[in-house]
Amino acid sequence: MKQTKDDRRVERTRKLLHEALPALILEKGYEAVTVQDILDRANLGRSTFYSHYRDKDDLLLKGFDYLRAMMEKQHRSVAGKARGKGAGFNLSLELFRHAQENHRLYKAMVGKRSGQMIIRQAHKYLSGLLKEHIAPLANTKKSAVPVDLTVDWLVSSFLSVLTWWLDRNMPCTAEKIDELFRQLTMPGIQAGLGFELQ
Amino acid sequence: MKQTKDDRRVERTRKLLHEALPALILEKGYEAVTVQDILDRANLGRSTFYSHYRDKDDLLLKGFDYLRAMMEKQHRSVAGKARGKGAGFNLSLELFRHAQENHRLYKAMVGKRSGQMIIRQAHKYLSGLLKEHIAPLANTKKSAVPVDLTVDWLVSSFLSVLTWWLDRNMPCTAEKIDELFRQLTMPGIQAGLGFELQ
Amino acid sequence: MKQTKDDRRVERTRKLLHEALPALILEKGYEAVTVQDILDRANLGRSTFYSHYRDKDDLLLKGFDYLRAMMEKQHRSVAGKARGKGAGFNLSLELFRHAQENHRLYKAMVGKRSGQMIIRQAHKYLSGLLKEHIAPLANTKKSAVPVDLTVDWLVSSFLSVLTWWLDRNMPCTAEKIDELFRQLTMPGIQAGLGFELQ
Amino acid sequence: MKQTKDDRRVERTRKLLHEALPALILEKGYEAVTVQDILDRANLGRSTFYSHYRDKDDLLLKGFDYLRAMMEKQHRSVAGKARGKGAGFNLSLELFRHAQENHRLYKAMVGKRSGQMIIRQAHKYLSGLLKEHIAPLANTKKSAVPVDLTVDWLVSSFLSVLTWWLDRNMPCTAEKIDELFRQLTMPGIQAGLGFELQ
DNA sequence: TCCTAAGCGAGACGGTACGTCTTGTCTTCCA
DNA sequence: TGGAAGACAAGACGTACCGTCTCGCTTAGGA
Repeated sequence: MKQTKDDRRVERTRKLLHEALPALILEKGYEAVTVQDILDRANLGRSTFYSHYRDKDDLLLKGFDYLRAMMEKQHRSVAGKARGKGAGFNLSLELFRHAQENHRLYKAMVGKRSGQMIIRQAHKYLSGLLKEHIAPLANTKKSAVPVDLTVDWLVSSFLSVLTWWLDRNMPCTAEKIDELFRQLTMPGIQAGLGFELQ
Repeated sequence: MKQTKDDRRVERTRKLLHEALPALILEKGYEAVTVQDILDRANLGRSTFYSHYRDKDDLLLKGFDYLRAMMEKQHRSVAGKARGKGAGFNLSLELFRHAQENHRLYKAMVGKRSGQMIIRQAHKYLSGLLKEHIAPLANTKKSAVPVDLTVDWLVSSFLSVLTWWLDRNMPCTAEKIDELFRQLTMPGIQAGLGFELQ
Repeated sequence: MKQTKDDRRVERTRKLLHEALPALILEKGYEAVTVQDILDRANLGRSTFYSHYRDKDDLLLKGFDYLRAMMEKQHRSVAGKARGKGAGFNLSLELFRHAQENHRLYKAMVGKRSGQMIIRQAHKYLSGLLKEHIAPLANTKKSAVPVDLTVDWLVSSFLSVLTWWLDRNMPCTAEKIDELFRQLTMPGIQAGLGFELQ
Repeated sequence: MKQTKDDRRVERTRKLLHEALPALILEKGYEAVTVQDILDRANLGRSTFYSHYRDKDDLLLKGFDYLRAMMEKQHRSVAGKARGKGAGFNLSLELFRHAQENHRLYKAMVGKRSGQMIIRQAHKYLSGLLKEHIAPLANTKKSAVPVDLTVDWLVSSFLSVLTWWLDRNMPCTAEKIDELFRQLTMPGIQAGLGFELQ
């Protein structure tokens, strides 16, 4: 409740930056975007940028964190209702929905023009998330595929489907693409980990 | 038949460059490698590099082409024997084997420290290869998943598994990792495209 | 007599600044001193500084003015007694004495680590002072050297001797260094301007 | 005889830089000159500048060295003829003449708009030069003024007269200004060091 | 007692210049 | 005469200061 003084300005500045970057990524791809480009777009000074973020990557990652936080908030409410029977796997649908709602941001983040680093970050984040859900379910007796391989593969699969969907401007509903994703991966999961989901 | 003098020099120069790059990629990752690094490693002058390759990406891609050509040669001989009954899918095993034989190169190319661009290139190349094999097999009636999505997903899956395998220094045989790959993906392929393979 | 309220605070603030600058100049030289350094030393906020002085130079010059005012006050009382017969030239002794009493300040101002600007300012000030004294005394018939050249030279000579004295931590009394200064310059003055001083 | 390849280009580049700087100093003073200004004037790239000089100061100092070398070459030939009878003191005339011949350069170097650093450098250089000439001549018995003080003072005097002369666009001949300089300083030298020159 | 105006701290901000780094071009040398 | 060497232009990078600014906090007369 204390500082409302500069905090609002800081908030505004960060918002400007976080809006400028995705727009520019969509225009010319992440690598080609210059710090100066971002500054010009956001109408900010050079030092201002560097007082908030270490570099372009930092800004991107912080943007990803923001996305993640937003998504997790939604997830928690959903998870609350469906807890108990492997509900974590509806994570994919939630993610597709969230991507649809923020598709401009997602396209910049994971689309064709994104940077490798953000993909890696997303991969890491999703892997961590998934590991919690999958690990306890793995029937180690029948399990034929190493869990971490399965997780890596599943995450890559998800990102692949998501990218396909976004780069084609979401030609179907989130529910439909999630169904397709599950059609492709669920059988493999069952076969690989040796258990039945749901 | 004329110039054998310079031709040998050119050959030597290119060889030096193609040896220097992967080594450096493994050391510090593709992005971090500088043209100057390559030059220093190969003991060459700046203009020499640019007279042979447009840029760092070009050198990498040309290296990939080399790998591809090598692989295709092997593939043709194998394909010749197995033509006729979906043999194209043994492509994965061939690739795993080829990766094992040239694992240092492959690690630089598709491993954790690779560049995004080479992945894209590999993706594009494998997609093209796969499309030929899968498209005619798709049972369009029962097919529930768009073919290009399936292809994208399958290629991503393959690269994901390959990367996992390489980054862990090939903890199992090529046959075994191929089996795992097929365990994970084949069921999805059947379910998605609505047909039986093999 | 109205505002004693803020006036004391203002006075205190300026004092802090005028104490901080010379100390810092002696530590790292004028050029290297940052406004932020001054602020930290004086425990003041950025805006406070700029509400009192235009910039670092302004602060330095104001400090010089302070020195000058102090010196002039002393000078007036002395000049009062000796008025009439070229007494202005004892100015040098007064200055040496004043420098001795405030040697820390003077070292920062005109010593090795000073700024060019303050030297110029001092030069300008002393030139003006001297011109009044010398001009009427110049025997234009016999005068061989332009008066303004003589003045420039004399001031430079004085500053040179003063700097030498201060940078060596005043290895002799003010009277002695003044004697040396006069030994070096008086003969030239007589020869140049064609008149006898005192 | 070996490298004529790039050496000529390097020479040309340095020449461009050494021409650009003095011109800019005369226009807006040393401090105000930006590396970018120099680059624009010389039509060179940023990195080119920094591959030749560490910074602006370095360029200036190197320019001074060039001047010094040029002057010393002339000096040697003159000194050869006049060796023996305190000829070193004609150094001043030589310097005035040299300054006249290169007055644009000198104005930038020691004039009103010069930098403090170059003055210091010049002072140091001339002091060293002078010390050799004066020290052995000092009659230590009668000498009343410390030699190093005398030297400092004499150099300052010289620079002061030189600056006066240059800033007024050399209103008299080199011989005349040297005569004035000697009128002002010689008597002091004799009185101070207790010996007769010439 | 409350009010109000000023001095002040804190520090965000737009700018400008720096010195470093890397890229791709271009000119010259040399075999 | 074509390959090699390396000087160069171009321009982005992240850092360091600058001088401006907007805020709230404090504090001391005056109401």
